[in-house]
Formats: sequence, structure tokens, C-alpha cells
Amino acid sequence: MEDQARLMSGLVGLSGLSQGDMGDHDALRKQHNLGQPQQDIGDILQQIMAITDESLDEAQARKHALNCHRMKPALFSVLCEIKEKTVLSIRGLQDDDPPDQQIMRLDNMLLAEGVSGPEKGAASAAAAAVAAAAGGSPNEGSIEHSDYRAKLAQIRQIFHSELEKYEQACSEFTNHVMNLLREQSRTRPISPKEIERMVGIIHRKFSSIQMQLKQSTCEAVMILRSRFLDARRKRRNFNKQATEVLNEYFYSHLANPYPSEEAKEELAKKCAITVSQVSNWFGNKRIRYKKNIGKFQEEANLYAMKTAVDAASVSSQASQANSPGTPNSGGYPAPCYTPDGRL
DNA sequence: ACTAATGATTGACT
DNA sequence: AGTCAATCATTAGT
Repeated sequence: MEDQARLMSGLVGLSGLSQGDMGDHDALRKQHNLGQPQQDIGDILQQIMAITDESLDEAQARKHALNCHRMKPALFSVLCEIKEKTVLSIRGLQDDDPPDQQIMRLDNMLLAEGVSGPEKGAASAAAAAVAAAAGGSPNEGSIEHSDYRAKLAQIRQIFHSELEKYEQACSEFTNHVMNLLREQSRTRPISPKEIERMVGIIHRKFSSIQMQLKQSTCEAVMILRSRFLDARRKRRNFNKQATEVLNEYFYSHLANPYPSEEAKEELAKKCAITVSQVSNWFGNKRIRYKKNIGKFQEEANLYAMKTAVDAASVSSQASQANSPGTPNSGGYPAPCYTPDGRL
């Protein structure tokens, strides 16, 4: 019987239903002094339950009173904890972020293309790289160059203004939500941790939007780039002197017209072209020579004569000795391709 | 306008 | 990675 009474009082304490229905509340309280905390919680819960039935003014007043209640912080934290353990733990596990890598890739590309990052340096560096690939002297093609640069700058500007907009919207929205949640945390169990988490979610959403922006910017740059790279085909023939230098090397190394990396660099420097242009030239030359040796015979003889004369003048100056530097020294370099097409 | 020459690109190969 | 072979696209000579 006594157990039942305690149970009853406990229930009263927790559910807080009706002082009237359960008889003399004060008497009960006196009987169970030890049960006071439950009594308090019961009061609070009861008041919360009752709040919906009241008018707005009354409710406001009651809300205020509740907020000032000495048990409020404890109840709040308990409710937060319960919530944390149930809903948030499930949700929290779900959204881990794997698309981080992609955004890194996009960032890197934008940086490399000079869209993001420092203002002039990267952009001009990229443009210079393209110019180098385009070949020709640096002054040539500066028109297309500035065109490219202008378009890139345009993309850059759009990108940055959009990014700024997104960032502003993000921070505005975040602030709004934070204020709202803080406000609501007076009436709902919302812990600072939960607010923090919400902020995280918002940021993730916005960064996924940003990723779309980055992606489309990348696409725009790629299109611009490919268009510009097509313009690379607007080539210039190398100047006479450069062709001469290249031909000289080719015919004086006809037995093995494969310049080493160092030789290529030197030739590139002499001809004021890039190493890859030297490689292109030798690639073209070898194949075209091989295809039609007869056609190049005259040219071959001409350059062989030249190198022979040079060698002669060198050796006469050095009184004698054959120079080890010239593989084909002392003779007309005969075409050394075998019938099967190899050297 | 036509054509040969030529520098660059691309894909396959080693 | 370097090269070959085919091809493209432009330049230059006619």
C-alpha cells in the first residue's frame, strides 16, 4: 500500500496532472518531502503542457516565469541530452563528407588556370605557358594573347563575384538560422552543440553549391583554353637562321639525328624556340627525310658542305687532329637509313 | 586558287 | 618518355 502511494505521488510529480483530481497536493508534498525535485519538474512540465491552452499574453508571462525557474537549466540540459542520444546521433552518423576530394581537384585546377589565387601572377604565368606552347617569338601573337587574358579575366571576375555572393548569402543564412535556433533554445531543447552542427550542415550545403560554380567555371576555362589552343595552329614558320641551325645539326648528325635533351636545349636557345618545338622539328624532319631522301639530297649536300668547310677551318686552325665532336667528320654524310626504314 | 612546305597534334608503339 | 606515322591547319610560293 505504501508503495502504491509513493508511486502515485511519483506519477503526480512527473505528469503533473491536475492538482484537483489527485486530492490535496500540499498534503502530498508534506508527506513526501524527499520527493521535492520531482515535484518541481512536475510543476514545470505541467505548466508547459498547460501553456497551449492559455492566451498569448498569459503564455508569454508563463514562458518568462518558466525561463526563470530554478530547475529550468537542469531540465533543459536533460532534454538536450536525450535528444542528442536519439535523433542527432542517428543523423550525425549519416552525413560524413566524401565529396571533399572533388572540391580539392577543382580548387587546384582553378588555381593552376589562374582563376582563383593571386591576381596577376598566376594568370600571366598560365598565359605565358600557353604562349610558350604556341611557339613563335614572345611578341608575336600578343593580340590573341591579350584576348585570351581578357576572357580569362572575365571568367575570373564572374567567378569571384559569384563566390562572394555565395559566401555572403551563406553567412547571412547561417546567422539567421543561428539566431533563430538561439531564440528557440529558450523554448525548445536546442544545445549549442546542435546549433554548431546545424551551421556545419548549412556550410556543407553551400559549399556543394560553390562546387557547382567551380565546376562550371572550370568548364568555361577549358572551353576558352581549347579554343585558344586551336589558335595555336596559327603557326609562324621559324626564321631562316633557326631553320639553318636545325638543319645544320640534322645533317651533321645524319647517322643518328636524335639530339639529346641537352642538345635540344642548346638548339632551342640558339633558335629562340622551345625544346618541344625542337623535338617537333626533328620528328618532322626525320620522317620527311626518310620518306623522300632524294628530295632532300640537295639540301643534305649543301649542309654537309657547310659542316665540312667549318670542320676544315677548325682543323686548319688547330693545325691537325680530327675533332671527336663531329661524328660525320671528313665526309659527305650519306643517307644512313636502311631499306626497311630504320637508321 | 592551287599546291608544296611546314609546324603542331594525336594515337600507337616500344 | 621518346619516337613514328598520319593528319591537320596554316603559310608561302606560283
